[in-house]
Amino acid sequence: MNKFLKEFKDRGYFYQCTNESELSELLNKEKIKGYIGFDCTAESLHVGSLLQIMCLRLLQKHGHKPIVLLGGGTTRIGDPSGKDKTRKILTEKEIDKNIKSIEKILKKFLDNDNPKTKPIFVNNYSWLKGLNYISFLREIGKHFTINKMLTFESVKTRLEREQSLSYMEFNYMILQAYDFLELNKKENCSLQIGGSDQWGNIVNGTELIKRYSSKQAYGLTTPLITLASGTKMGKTESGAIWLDKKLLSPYDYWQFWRNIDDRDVIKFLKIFTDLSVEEIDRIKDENINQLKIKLANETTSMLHGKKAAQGSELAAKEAFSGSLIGSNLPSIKVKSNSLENNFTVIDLVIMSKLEKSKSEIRRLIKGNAIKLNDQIISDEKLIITNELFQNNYLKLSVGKKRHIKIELN
RNA sequence: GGAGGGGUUCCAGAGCGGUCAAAUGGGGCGGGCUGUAAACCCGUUGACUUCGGUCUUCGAAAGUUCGAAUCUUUCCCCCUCCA
Repeated sequence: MNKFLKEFKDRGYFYQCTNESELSELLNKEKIKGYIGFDCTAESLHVGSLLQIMCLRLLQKHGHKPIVLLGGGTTRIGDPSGKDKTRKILTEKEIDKNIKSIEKILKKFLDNDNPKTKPIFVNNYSWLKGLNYISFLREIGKHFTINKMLTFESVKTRLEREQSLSYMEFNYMILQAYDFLELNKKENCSLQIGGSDQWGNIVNGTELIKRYSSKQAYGLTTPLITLASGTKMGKTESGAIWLDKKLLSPYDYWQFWRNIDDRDVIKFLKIFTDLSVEEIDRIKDENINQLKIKLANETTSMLHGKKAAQGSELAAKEAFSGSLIGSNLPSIKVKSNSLENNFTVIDLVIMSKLEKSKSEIRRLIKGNAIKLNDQIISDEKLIITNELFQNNYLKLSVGKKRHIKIELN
């Protein structure tokens, strides 16, 4: 089997392939271009997209060239796959903004220096916006039958639930197939990778390419990654695990990986780090907590850099070992004059943004969850004074996991 | 087009004139145990509070009543069955 495909499988990226043996042959014969499309509905990507990003990295690692397709055009339509409702339609401005920040994130993960594997960024709006309706129908539309389109999962679920599926959304799959054709013509791109929910869309693309230009193209899908707890990767109750440090600090990102369920650790080391499969097999019986730290360090440095990873590890050590105020903890500054007028613990927690409801904070205090310099606070009316600060610093803890450094100035 | 059923707090789902900030389960949060894990146990889960209470919630609006999530009217939205 081809090396890329083998590693793709060994790492747990593989779900389905349109024609595995042929693809393997092709990959052995030449360096190809493969693309993944990213939806631009949100202002950033979260760990739910991380597997796709890892696929792009793997392409690069094996000398192939990744194409990143930013769905500037298709986001204007909205992919109905996996959605039981029409999603809200974004303004052009929002989409453009999202594209920019998503592109920035992807560049962090990819090698932009090697000219042979340097990623190509494209925005499908550039070719979709100018489509002529009549000629599009004649050239592309004739290759799609309604009979077949109606059998697609994304369409079926909508129809079964009697949720309306607009004609606009119905066309999404054709547009995505057209994207593949366009990239195949323009860039000689012969592979599309996507999540398992994209299978239908991807197959449409390879079939369109076959019918339209009698060329062979391939599709490869990845499984849906779930956490051992059963939830989807990416969303937690406290919010999405964003890849943009403006939305989620490197420390919190590190913590997400540090707190992964035991059962997921080895699986995630394989999927989300650069450690070789052999290496992971060798260390898999080491102390589970050390492995989690390794996972957190690897994933965090890949995204935010080595320094941020080390800082997070240090901050975690300081935060969880108690005692000293962690210099690496996230911090906020407080003006000393704002401590006048009976500024209480509750006000302090509000200011720290760790909680926003005063009732909630009162409840937390009753439950011994609020600590100042590791001392449990039991009086909700406690006034914050200068004396509480040690060398102008005060450590505020909410529960066992959330700590913040308050700096007086 | 005809006949019914329904919209309740994060979700599911009770309540059907006052004892309702609303049962129960899930989820979340906090505490305990531990390993910043899982499982388990306990507490908590609208906001504000001088801890006495106060204010805002049961699809939307209007009304009946001392009093409405509960009754009436109109409107909006969903679902099931028949044509």
